[in-house]
Amino acid sequence: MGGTDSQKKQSKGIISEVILINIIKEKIWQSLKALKLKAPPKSKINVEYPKHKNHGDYASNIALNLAKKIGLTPMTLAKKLATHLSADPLFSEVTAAEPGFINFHIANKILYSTLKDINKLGLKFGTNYEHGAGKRVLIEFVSANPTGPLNVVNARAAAFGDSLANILIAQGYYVEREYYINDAGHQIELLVESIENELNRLDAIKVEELEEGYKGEYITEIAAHILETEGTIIHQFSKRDKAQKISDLALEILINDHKQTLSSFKVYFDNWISENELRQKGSVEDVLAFLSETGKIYDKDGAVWMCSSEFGDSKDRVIMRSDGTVTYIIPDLAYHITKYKRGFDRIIDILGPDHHGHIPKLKAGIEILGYKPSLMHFILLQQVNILMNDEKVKMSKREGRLITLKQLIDEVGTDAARFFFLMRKSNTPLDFDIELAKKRTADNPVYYVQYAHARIASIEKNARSERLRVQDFKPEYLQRLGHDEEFDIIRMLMKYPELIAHISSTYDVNLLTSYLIDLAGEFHRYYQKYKIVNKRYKRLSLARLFLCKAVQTVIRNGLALLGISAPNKM
RNA sequence: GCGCCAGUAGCUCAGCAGGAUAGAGCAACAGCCUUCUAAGCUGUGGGUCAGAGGUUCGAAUCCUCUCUGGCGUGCCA
Repeated sequence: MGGTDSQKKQSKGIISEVILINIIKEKIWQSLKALKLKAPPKSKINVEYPKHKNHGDYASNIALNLAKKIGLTPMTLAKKLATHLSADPLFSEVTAAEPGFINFHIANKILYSTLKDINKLGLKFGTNYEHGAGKRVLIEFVSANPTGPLNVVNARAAAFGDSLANILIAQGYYVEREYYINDAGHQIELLVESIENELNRLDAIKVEELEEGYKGEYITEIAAHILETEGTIIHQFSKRDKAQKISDLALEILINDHKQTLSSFKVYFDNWISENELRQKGSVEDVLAFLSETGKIYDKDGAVWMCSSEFGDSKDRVIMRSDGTVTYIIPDLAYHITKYKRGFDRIIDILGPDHHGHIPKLKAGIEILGYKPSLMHFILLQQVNILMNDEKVKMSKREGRLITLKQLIDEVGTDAARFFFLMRKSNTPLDFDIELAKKRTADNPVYYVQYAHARIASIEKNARSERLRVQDFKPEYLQRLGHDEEFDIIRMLMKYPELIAHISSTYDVNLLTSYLIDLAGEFHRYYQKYKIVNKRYKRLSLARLFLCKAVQTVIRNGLALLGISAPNKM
């Protein structure tokens, strides 16, 4: 499993999306040239959304930034540029405003044609394959230890990583989703011990109390499963064979469980990489050998250390313990080297809150080994607090007290869970309110957004029964759209491709959830105020239906990037 | 001690690629269904953007320090 889902979705076609903000930058640049003024590099030209409506649809501070160098006052420069730019048919009006802003009002004609573009592009609206230009990106996420069920932080990582991958793919990156299975090391020994202990208990053999074993029902379940398939003969195996057998079976069960749970969370991986296999290929020895060639390691207190402090880490780190075993940084470095060797242009690691101390070590190691740490992008997810009846649920993995992803999906469903995980910025802690996520009311943002989509489907159904047919629509009807609310909606739709492009470089997936909530709000308000379908005004109705269709397209596309369904009926 | 992340309305948070009057939702109160799904909408109140300096024409946004909270920090991964 894992398959090639993401490859299939990655179109080879190149579509150049209309990203208005870039066009405006270009026009400013040309304008400076035409006026024989010294133009800065295009990347330095700043165009943004003004906060206040009367400041236009877009605004630039270029005159404020440039005035000094050119030797004009900001206002004079702004006026010059505004006059020159107002000739452009893209704008209905370009004005200069104190202290030197240039405000752009997009011409209605352009707004109407945006609507046409959206409905023509459909599923492709919001994609911009030129942005990523086929650059290869590896995203590693979840990578949970196979020592227990997936927890809520794993769930947050799953939702975040998968959606980010979708967004990068929409921007023309070639993305591989990867899951690293930590199926080796001390934790696995602990797991085996815990299960063995449970096996003994089930067979009424005397048991020792383990100091730091894993607890929880799943341990008992795995033990019971092993007894069922292997029989009591397992007790007669040699200690080593028995441990191996338990380890093989337990890992198979746990990893399959992870795969199944992720699949019901609509998250699929292209690659599953096993730490154990890497180790068996001798990569640990290879890394040690490479490190030793660099001369950046030394012996102290019976252990072997890496000079990570010379490479940005706060201190040197132990890489081999006094008992001769390696610390986890070594296999981890071995794993990351494979990422470099596979030739990715960008390597993204999505990590849980307990891993941030890990980043400097890893970066230092990568640099010592001669690879460019700048290719690596780390995204740290902060912890997830589960709220039930306004109280934080205390969780502990070792004690077996935790909310699993599976339980979360059963309780609130995949759609709501994914949406909730994507509402907050990745580097802030997230309170997940189970009661709220279960609610089917306006308080619950995921239903609010989905409802807007369903409502439009319902309006279309109604239109069909009123004999308003899409094929009767003519572009000139769009001129009947003239209310502020209608233009506001179109302006908002126009920003969608810019938003997706922005997220693909900042990784702020939460901006998409808030955008969708805002868009749904604009639509619900519009719906409440104006009747969409009205037999007496056929052309107006068709124009409004066309607008609704565009809203529906954007909501559906946005939800698809988040991995959330867009129902036609609720 | 050191490092990372955060501190914005009563609560949960947006905004932070420097910009022109700091935004939502919840909670509170007052309204809207013979008309396309009331899972919706309208209105009212509420803020020294933790504090102090600095950079700038301009700072919630960038820099420094202080305070508060979470997490991590030489042989767990």
